[in-house]
Amino acid sequence: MTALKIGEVARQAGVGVDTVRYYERRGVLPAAPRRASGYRAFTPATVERIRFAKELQELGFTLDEVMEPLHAADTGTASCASEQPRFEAVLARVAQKIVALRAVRRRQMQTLRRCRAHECTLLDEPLRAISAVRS
Amino acid sequence: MTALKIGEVARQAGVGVDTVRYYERRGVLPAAPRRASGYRAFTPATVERIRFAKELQELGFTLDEVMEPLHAADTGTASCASEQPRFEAVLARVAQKIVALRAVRRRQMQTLRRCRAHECTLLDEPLRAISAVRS
DNA sequence: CTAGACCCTTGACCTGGCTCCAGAGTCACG
DNA sequence: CGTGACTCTGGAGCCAGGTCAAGGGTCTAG
Repeated sequence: MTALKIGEVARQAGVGVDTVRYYERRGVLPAAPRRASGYRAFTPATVERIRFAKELQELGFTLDEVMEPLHAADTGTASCASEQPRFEAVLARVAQKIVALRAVRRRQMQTLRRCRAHECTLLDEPLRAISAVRS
Repeated sequence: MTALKIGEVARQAGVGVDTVRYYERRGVLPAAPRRASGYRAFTPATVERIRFAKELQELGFTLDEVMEPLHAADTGTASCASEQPRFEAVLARVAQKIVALRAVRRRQMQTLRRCRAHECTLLDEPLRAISAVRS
């Protein structure tokens, strides 16, 4: 019965108290039971739950995505095998984001090369046109 | 004298009319002169200015960053050479974002490998702990 | 002349994930 | 018993870059 207050949970999980309340509101955490005073009474396992959520967030999950394996765990149907496809989907999303950013960088580098070769197509000509707006 | 109305500018630049007004409010576009009716009267060069801004946005510039070379052009001090360092800074930011995402992906793949080898450290153990929260 | 397409302004709303505030109640130490 | 740290609620604010709506005025083709 080592019930924890919200500040203790937050401190142990490395987040702010507002974040804990926010997680409860969002459904990441189940609604905590209350003391007579109205204070939330958390179990120590809540700290693990928040850490788990943070871990997944750092791996690129949104809060909604984090909740899926958590709710699967809550209904007793979660396992490494059952969550693996979900995990792979998130990985694919991150990989796709990398591909898109690499395309951006490729375009940037090409523009920069032209710039250095005094063949600016992005900056010089458009800027001359834009300067003409003022006249 | 071929003054354009906002809808025409928006159509030619490939954005919404709300976006054109938003750009004016943000300072991406100078305040357009008005007809007697109050309608904005744009020059055709405005279309180029919006396209230029969109081009830079697609290269990873924020709107504030887009405005820097534009204002440099407005004061007649912009050139490929003068804007090159700014451009390189944005490129570096994009490159840094890629590095961070690759680190995320590396962690994800490692987790997935352990998962497949039945050595799950992310899912199985934390999920068991979380399931125990309900008791 | 009229219908309907266009334009004006102000201001609210959207996404995500918090973060902060005021005002009131509670707890723990000494 | 006091006082200072903690907790409660509801709601607002933040970031970017728009997007939408209401309620009105304007323009143009037929």
